[in-house]
Amino acid sequence: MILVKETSSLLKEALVKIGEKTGMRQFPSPYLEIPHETRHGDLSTNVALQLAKQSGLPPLKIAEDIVKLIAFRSPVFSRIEVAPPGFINFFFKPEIFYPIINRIIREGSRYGCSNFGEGKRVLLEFVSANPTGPLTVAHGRHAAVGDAIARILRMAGYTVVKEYYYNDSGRQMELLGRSLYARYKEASGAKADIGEDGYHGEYLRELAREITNDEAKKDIDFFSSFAEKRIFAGIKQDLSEFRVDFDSWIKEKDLYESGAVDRVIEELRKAGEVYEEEGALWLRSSLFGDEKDRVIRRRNKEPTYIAPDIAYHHQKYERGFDLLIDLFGPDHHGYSPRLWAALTALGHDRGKLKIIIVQLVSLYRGKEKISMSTRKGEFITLRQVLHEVGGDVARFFFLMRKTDSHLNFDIELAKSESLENPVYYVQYVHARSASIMKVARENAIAPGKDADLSFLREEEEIAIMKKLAQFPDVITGCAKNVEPQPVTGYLQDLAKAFHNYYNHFRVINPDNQQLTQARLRLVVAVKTVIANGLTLLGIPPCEKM
RNA sequence: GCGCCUGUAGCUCAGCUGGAUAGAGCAUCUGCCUUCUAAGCAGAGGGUCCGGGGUUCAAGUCCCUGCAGGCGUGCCA
Repeated sequence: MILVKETSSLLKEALVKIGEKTGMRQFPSPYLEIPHETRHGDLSTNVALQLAKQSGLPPLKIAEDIVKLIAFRSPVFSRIEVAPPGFINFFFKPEIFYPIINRIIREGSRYGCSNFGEGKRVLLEFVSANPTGPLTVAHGRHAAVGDAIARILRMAGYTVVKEYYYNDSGRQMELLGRSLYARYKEASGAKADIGEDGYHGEYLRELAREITNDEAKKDIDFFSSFAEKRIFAGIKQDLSEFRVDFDSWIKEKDLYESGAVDRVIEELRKAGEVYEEEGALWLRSSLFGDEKDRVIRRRNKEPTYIAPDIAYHHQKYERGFDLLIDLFGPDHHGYSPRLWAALTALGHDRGKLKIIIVQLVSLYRGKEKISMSTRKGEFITLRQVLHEVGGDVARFFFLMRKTDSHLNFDIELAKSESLENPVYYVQYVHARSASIMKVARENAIAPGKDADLSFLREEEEIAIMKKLAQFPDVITGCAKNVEPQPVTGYLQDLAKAFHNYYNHFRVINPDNQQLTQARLRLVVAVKTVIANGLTLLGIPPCEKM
């Protein structure tokens, strides 16, 4: 919200003066909040309540003293009132919100950008699904969240690299190859023996049909790499359909081949953070906040899966980023302490690595829950959902809940092109605005730069302007918490304010050119902010519905 | 057993460092289309914020405790 700083410094000055008079030395830094209710003003503070105890004065008296000190210091307030039990409520004059409209139109797609991140470099790793099967709906949420976070951080002044890390080696790939081989044999009549740990999904059956008899004479390695290539191509295609792209792809195999895994184990050994026991190599992770020590190299000398992961994150640190962000599934949340432990043991600052848990997605068709089991290979793929509900709607739904909250995704609701669907509600504002602009053009009216905005006096208009002014703060808030969800809520709020306005007032009014001009400016500003918000979520705004 | 998360309206969820009469959408009911897109708007009803203690001028929010649900706790990834 604009003018928070100004109000805050006025408040601080007043507090200092009061401190001189009463001998109070310490006061809480004045916290201003935007009240829920408009009758409590545009900004509100509770400092007087906080000061009451240490000063021994009644809070109302303190509040009144503060108000007396600042009431006439600034021309921006229409009034400042004291409300029991001791709140101070600030009301701004409507005209101070006018400049925001011109600013939005001037800045266009840059409105909302800030230097909050001070150009810090962020490495954001997400999705990172292994090429053992098609992307699931859960991966879809990771993709939507990761991509939105990247966009938000960039808007807030960070430099972001989006990275995808995948395991293309070892036991997992061998199992994949064996599973595919079993499916191939099955196609020629044999019984498929995939085993407990194998991959049971239908997709391998389909892949098996594409293998020629000639190729099948080859070994398991052939089947592994065939499956990997085909599945990974499918993953990339799904991501591109979802319009989520990555700047960088890291393969686990490379970490082995470059010696990075051995090197990092050696480093830990030199640092004295590992020990041998029962033939295995253990990391002293319990010294660094983990519940227990962890094996990083098995008795058979094979590294455990954490070893390449340590090497990978070690490299992330050495690549010189200011902040590392990992998006994990909930099944990995017990994994973060040991990763942090390993990195701390290597002398890295664990505070630089932020791990975000992206909670599970449950699919519904109306009331009916769709049961899924990745292990049995029964799941709805991301592709199926994209084809059924469309990428834009899916993105919005994936981002509607807080990242670390469980998400219920109702496919019926997502498909419905009705008032129940929040995506259309927001898009509708953009389309409506575009439509108004079109009619204005047809009537040869343009939203002139010199429009006199003081014609915007309706309560609804002021409310929209206040909402528009909040957008940059919403973005920095999201960046600070690394959480895209508030953007969806903001867009819905702004959309509501606009639809309400639209239904009560006519923008284009041939009898009043000046009013029309001013209102058109407001509409352009709303359209711009809706577009910027949707773009942050990776959803293209539409001109027409 | 230990650790983490969740519990707010019939349903799905917001609720920012503790603040004012706990909010929104959907669902239900009632109104609004000769006017820039009705995929819209306005209004109404609907609550033991899981229970119980505590801290505070003030608790959905913080502390303790109990209950319910989910997850984690591999020389699997």
